Amino acid sequence: MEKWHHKNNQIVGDNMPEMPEVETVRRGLNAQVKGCKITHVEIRYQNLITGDVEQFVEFVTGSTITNVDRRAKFLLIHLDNGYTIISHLRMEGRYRISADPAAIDKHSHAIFTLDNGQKMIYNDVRKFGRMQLWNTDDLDDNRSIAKLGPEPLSKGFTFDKLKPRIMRHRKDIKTVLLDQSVLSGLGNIYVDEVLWKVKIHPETSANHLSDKDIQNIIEASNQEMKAAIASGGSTVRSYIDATGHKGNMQNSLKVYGKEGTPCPRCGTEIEKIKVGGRGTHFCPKCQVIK
DNA sequence: ATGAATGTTAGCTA
DNA sequence: ATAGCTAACATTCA
Repeated sequence: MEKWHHKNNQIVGDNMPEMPEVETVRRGLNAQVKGCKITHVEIRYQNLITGDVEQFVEFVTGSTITNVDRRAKFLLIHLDNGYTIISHLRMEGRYRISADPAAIDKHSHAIFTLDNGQKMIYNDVRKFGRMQLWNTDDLDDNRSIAKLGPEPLSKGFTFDKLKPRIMRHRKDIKTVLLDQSVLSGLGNIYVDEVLWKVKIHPETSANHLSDKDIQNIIEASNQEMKAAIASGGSTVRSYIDATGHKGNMQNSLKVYGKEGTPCPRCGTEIEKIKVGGRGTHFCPKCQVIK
C-alpha cells in the first residue's frame, strides 16, 4: 500500500467496492466536491472513458458538480450542464481529493482540477473502471443502468418482484445473486455473508429455493447492506474513507476470507470453493444443498 | 518462478 | 432468453 498519511491527501475511494463501499465513496465525494467547478480535465488512460474522450473532456470542463448520487455500484456525478458522469469503480477504482502533486501517480487515469485548488483524482491499478457521460434526464436509457435489478434498501426490493426474477434461473444461487440484472448491489463478499446467514448452500439451484428462502435472502440482504454502510464498508485489504479512517465491516464478516476458521454458528471449519468462477466461502454444515 | 488469485462488468458464443 | 466463458489489467501470493 502507498502512504496515505499525506496531509492534504484525502482518500474518497477504496479498491474493490461493493455497494456499501460505493455508498461511502458517494458520501465522501458529496462532502468534498459538491458545488465545486471543474476547471480542467485530463484523461491519461483513454479506455477509461466509454465513448468519445474529447467530447467527455469538452463537456465536463467548466461544469459544476451539483450532487453525487448512486445506483447500485454506479456513481452518478451530476453536473450543472444537464450531463452526468456515470462512474463505475469495478475492482480497484478509487477517488482521491488532494492538492498535493504527489497524490498523482502512474495509476492516476483521470484528473479533475477543481476551482478550490484541489484535484479530484481517479486512480485504478487494474484499469477496469469506466466513466461515461450521459444526459441526466435520460439516465434510465443507459444500457448499464437500465438493466439493473432492484437493490437492497430500495422500495422495489420486495418478495413479489424478486421471486420471479430469481426463480427463472437454474444456475447456482450465488451466481444469480451476483447477477446485477436480477438484483443489484450485492458483490462477492456480501453474497457469501448473506447465504451463510440464511443457511443456503451457494451451489443450490436458484429455482429450488422456497418462498421462505427468498424472503430470508431479502431480509438478510437488507440487514447486511445496512450494517455495511453504517460501518463504512469492509476493509479486507486496504481501506480509508474520506476522513482518513478505515471501514469496520470486515470485523463483522462471518465467512468471507475465513476459510479454515470455525463457523461462528456451529464451529465447523469454513470452506472455500469456486462457484461461477468466484472464490466462495461457506459452512459445509450450516449450508447444505437440500 | 510460473500460475492462480483479487469487493466487476460487458460481450461474445451456443 | 439463458448459461457459460473470456477479456479488460496489475499486483501479490503459493
